Amino acid sequence: MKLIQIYQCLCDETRLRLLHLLMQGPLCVCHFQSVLGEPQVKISKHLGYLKTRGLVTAKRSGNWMIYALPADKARSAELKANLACLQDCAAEDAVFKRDLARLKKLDLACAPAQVAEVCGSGKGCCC
Amino acid sequence: MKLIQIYQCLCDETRLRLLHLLMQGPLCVCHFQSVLGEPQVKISKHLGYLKTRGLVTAKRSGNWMIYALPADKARSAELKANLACLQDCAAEDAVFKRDLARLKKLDLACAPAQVAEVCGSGKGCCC
DNA sequence: GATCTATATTCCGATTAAGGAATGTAGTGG
DNA sequence: CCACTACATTCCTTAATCGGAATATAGATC
Repeated sequence: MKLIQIYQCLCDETRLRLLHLLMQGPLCVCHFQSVLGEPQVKISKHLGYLKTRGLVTAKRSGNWMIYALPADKARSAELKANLACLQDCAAEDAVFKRDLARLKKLDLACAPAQVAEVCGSGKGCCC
Repeated sequence: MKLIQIYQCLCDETRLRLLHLLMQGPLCVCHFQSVLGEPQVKISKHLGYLKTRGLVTAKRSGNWMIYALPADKARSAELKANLACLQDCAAEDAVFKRDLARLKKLDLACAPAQVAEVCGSGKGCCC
């Protein structure tokens, strides 16, 4: 994965927010919708952009698509470095902090770590 | 300086190379031209782009324009973090390494640290 | 003041990106 | 099979970006 491609993914605010949230763990599209408060098409297109460039992975689970960062071993040194950097920078930014707060307020049954299972249970997701 | 703007500056290869070289110290436009091997207009426009967004400073010295990264105190935390990150990533990339090698081969009288004086001497620069 | 050098700017065309409306699709449940 | 849900894709418009050719400008030199 080339460094430029990483930066191209990082140069849009929506994508930054998506990646930032994903650092907490896998999430489905409706999580992003409710946390970012952006329309579905916008979220979906940016996730697609990230996916084509290998910055996120996606797997279907029932009706839901679960997005995640690539497995640790699959992350290039450049990606690791930049994710860490983003993490640092986001820690002091109002928008990112608000996103994180909203994420934590989501249905507890849907906590990021267990998203795949919960979303796959067919019991309804978060939105 | 907003994080997004930093990433927008970093998402072009030419600009990455410019910034990477500037981490060695101030440089004039003709240095960039000879190191990158790109046409003047391209270099100049990307430097302009970086300047408008505050990622580089410029001062005239005789016929030459000396570009530099902002003084350390003037760098936001985000900028510092990202420059460090770029430094790391560039260390293992062929293009960046080649640029660095070329920079070091330039006229020794024009070593980065003293660029401002030399370029200002009117004795001719590097190209 | 004419000229030269280093650099910036303008004008252009081509490409890419971003967002929304509408529509398509895959899987689920009746 | 029908309807529903979650999501993706297409189509369209607008705006931003990139690169090059040509031209302009600022300062130095003669």
